[in-house]
Amino acid sequence: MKLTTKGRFAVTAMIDVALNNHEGPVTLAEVSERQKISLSYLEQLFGKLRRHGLVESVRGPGGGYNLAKLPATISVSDVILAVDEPIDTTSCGGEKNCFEEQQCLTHHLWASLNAHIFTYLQGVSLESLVDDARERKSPSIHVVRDLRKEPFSERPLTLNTHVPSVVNVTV
Amino acid sequence: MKLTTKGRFAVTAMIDVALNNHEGPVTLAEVSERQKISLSYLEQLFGKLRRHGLVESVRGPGGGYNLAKLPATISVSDVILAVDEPIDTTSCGGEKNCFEEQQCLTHHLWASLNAHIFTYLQGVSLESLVDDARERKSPSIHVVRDLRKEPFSERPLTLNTHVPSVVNVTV
DNA sequence: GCTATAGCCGAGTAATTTAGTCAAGCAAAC
DNA sequence: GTTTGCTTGACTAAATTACTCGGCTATAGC
Repeated sequence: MKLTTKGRFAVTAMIDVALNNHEGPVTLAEVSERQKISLSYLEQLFGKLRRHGLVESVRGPGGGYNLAKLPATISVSDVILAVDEPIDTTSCGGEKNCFEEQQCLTHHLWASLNAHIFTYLQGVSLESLVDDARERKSPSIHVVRDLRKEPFSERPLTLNTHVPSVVNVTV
Repeated sequence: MKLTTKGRFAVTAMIDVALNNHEGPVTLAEVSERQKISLSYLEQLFGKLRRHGLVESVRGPGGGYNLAKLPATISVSDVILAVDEPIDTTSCGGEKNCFEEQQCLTHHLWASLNAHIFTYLQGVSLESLVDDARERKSPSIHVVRDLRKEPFSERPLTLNTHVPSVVNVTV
C-alpha cells in the first residue's frame, strides 16, 4: 500500500463525492474544480476506484460517479489500495534478495510498522471523514438540518491539502 | 520524517555497527561489504548520523565509527530523522496552500497517521533490534556466551532487506 | 616526514517514481 | 445526432532517490 499524493487525492476526491452525491452522480469536472485536482488525473484515479468497486459510474449527460457502498463501509485503506498498484505482498520469505535468514531482521521491523499503519487506516471510514468535513464547514447548521437531503449550495469545500509534510507510505 | 530505503539503509548500518564495534571502531568498508550498501552512500549517511550525534568517528588507520550513545537510548525514529532532510514541521496552519479552513480536514487524517507512525518508531530502540539480530543468528550461543565481549567471526550478518514492499513514510 | 588508511565533503548523474497530459474513443440523454 | 461525460492507453515532465566521483583532511605506523 502506498500513500503518496495519489492516495491523498483519491481520499479527498472520495470525500468530495460523498459530500455531493445527494442529488445524482457527481461529475469529475466538479470534483476537479472544487478540489483543484487535474481532471485527467481524476479520470485515471476513478477508473481504478471503479474497478475496485468503490464507486460506480453513470455515463452520458447527467452522469458522473456515485459511491458504490455506504461511506461507513469504505475505509481509507480501501481507497489507497485501490488507486495504487496491486499490492504484491511479497514478504521476506518469497524474495530473492532475502537470501540470508538475517535479512528478515530489519524486515520484521518494517513489516510490523506496515501492519500498524494498515490497521490504523483500515479503522478510519470515509463516513467519519465526511462527518468531520460537515462539522467543520458549518457546525451550527449541522445540528439542525440533515445535509444528506439537501444540496450544498455554499462555496465548495476544498478538502485537499498540499502540505509538504506528505504522508508517503508503502505497505 | 521520511522512510525510504535511505532510512532503511541507515537503520541496517546502525545495527551492523552495534553488532561489530566490540573491538574498536567499525569501518564503513566493512559495513559496506557485509550489508551490500555502496560505500560512498554510507559515507553520505554516516556524515548525517555523526552530525546528529548518533555515531562518533575516528579518523586515520584503525579508525571508523562507534555508536555515540547506548543502543538502548537510540530509537529508530532518531536514525531516520538524522538521515533525512530537516523536518520542517510546516503544518497546515503555516502553509500557503492551506488557504481554506476545510483543507485541514484531510490534513488532520494524515497528521494523525504521522503521529502514530512516529510514536511507533520512537518506541523501537536500536538495542531491541540488535538483540533480535543476535537471537536469530545463533539462538543457542546467545544463551551461553556474551557476544558483546568477543569478536563475531562467523559469516557476517546481512541485515538489509531490499523487499519490494518498501516502507516509505514522510512525517 | 612519508605513506597508507579511513573519514569528510560537495557536486554531479542515473534511475525510478510521481504526477500529469493528450488523444481517440464509447454510451446515454435529449 | 449532438452533447455530455465516462473509458482507455500511451506518452511526457518533473521530482525524488540513490547513488558515483574526485579531491580533500586527519592520523597511525614505519
